[in-house]
Amino acid sequence: VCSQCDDAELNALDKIKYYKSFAAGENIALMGDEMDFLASVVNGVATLSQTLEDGRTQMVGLLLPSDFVGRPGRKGVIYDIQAKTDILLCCFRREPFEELMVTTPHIVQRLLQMTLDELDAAREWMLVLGRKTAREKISSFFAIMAQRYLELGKLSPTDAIEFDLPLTREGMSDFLGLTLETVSRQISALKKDGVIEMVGKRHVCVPNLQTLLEEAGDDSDGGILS
Amino acid sequence: VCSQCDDAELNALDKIKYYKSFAAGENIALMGDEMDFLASVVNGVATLSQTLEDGRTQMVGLLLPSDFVGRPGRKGVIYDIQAKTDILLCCFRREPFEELMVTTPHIVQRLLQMTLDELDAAREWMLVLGRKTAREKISSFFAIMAQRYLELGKLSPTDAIEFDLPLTREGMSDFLGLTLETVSRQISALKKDGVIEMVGKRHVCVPNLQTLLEEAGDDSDGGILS
DNA sequence: CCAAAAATTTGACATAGATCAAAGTTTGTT
DNA sequence: AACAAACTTTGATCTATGTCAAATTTTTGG
Repeated sequence: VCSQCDDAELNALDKIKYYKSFAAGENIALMGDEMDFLASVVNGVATLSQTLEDGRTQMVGLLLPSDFVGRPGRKGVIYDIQAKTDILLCCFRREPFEELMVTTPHIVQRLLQMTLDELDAAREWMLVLGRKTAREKISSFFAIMAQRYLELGKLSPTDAIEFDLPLTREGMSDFLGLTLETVSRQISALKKDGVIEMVGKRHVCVPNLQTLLEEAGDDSDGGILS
Repeated sequence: VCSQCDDAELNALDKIKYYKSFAAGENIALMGDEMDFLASVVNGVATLSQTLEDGRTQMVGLLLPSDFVGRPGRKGVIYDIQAKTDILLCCFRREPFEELMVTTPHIVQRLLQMTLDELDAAREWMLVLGRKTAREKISSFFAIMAQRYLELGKLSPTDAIEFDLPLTREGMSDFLGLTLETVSRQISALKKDGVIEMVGKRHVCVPNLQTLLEEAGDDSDGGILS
């Protein structure tokens, strides 16, 4: 949130911030709650999701380190927000933060950037949900994770990429609009075909990112780089 | 875009704006193009969509009057933008607009609001794509249109609502992640069940919004009002 | 006003992924 | 270490929606 701020601005933010942690599985907020803070994910993973009356649920946001939590200008929470791993949030009290937004254009500019990026990610995700096959969906999810870890980490794109899945099979099924059984079957199939290797149930190794991207249907030559 | 601006700011915007119109079916920009303007839809309807290599396409944005077109800070277009009806855009030259964004916090604040609203809409749409049945998808689309016309128009929520569909059956199928045949069948079914009435192929009448919302699975009592 | 093109509807059939069920496997607790 | 709970895998079957095809209907251009 604060990557564009100068010293004085950082100082103002420091004054209204505090840290809060949640255990894996804990709800950070539920639909209908009022949230009196806004936050940034320091480490760990959380999700936003929506549920229909009969229990069908769709994840609509995956919050990784540096992502923003909460909507400025609206206290009411309209998604369930749940910690999927132990997570640490850097929270800002809502009132003073919203005042800062009026006086500190840098913060608003940065939030706009971040929100536009999220919107692009949501649109990419819509393509996955609406038009991809189960195999492509799983591949897309792994590709998203791999690329996200590539950024945050320090690997070159030609290396094999390894990471831990932050979601259970059920979590992935909620992300991708599938059942957990289909997720499991497609992971087995990708493993059998050598697209991925698994160490245990949660650790993934992608020997060749290009191959994975092709499985994701994302493009022959790299796709959305943004 | 400019609803929060004062006179001086409106004046500055006026200086860099011009109008541009496109005919139904015309492409406003294609993926990979550079767009040297940003714009606001004055009237008409346009869509953002993504296409996989084999031709599967998913609509990821539906632009109605007052919606913003283009991404500040990035010339490169990453979606196909197409006029679905004759459309009139109020365009702002990119360079001076982006300068205004630095000097005029109101514009950035307003853009942030609009982008956050779009993100919420995209997330609602993700639930539709990932978890709803074909009948619920069609009902959801009609409900979105009905509510959108309810806002822009001046009807009370208990009246019957009428509107023209801005999309063909194929357009709706791209919106909803279905085939056009399934769209056609589900519309026939909703018609038979009295949830909607059709006058010709494009004009819809919703005698009871509540019934439609229930078909959409959106909620027994009104759902996301935002 | 007519012919061609575009859009829509409807039918018959195929299939990807859901559902139901049961057997492993891993993880956490006492 | 051992049991229970949670998670995962795999199999058998079912079904909603896709695919292919053909007949209407509507729109458009000459």
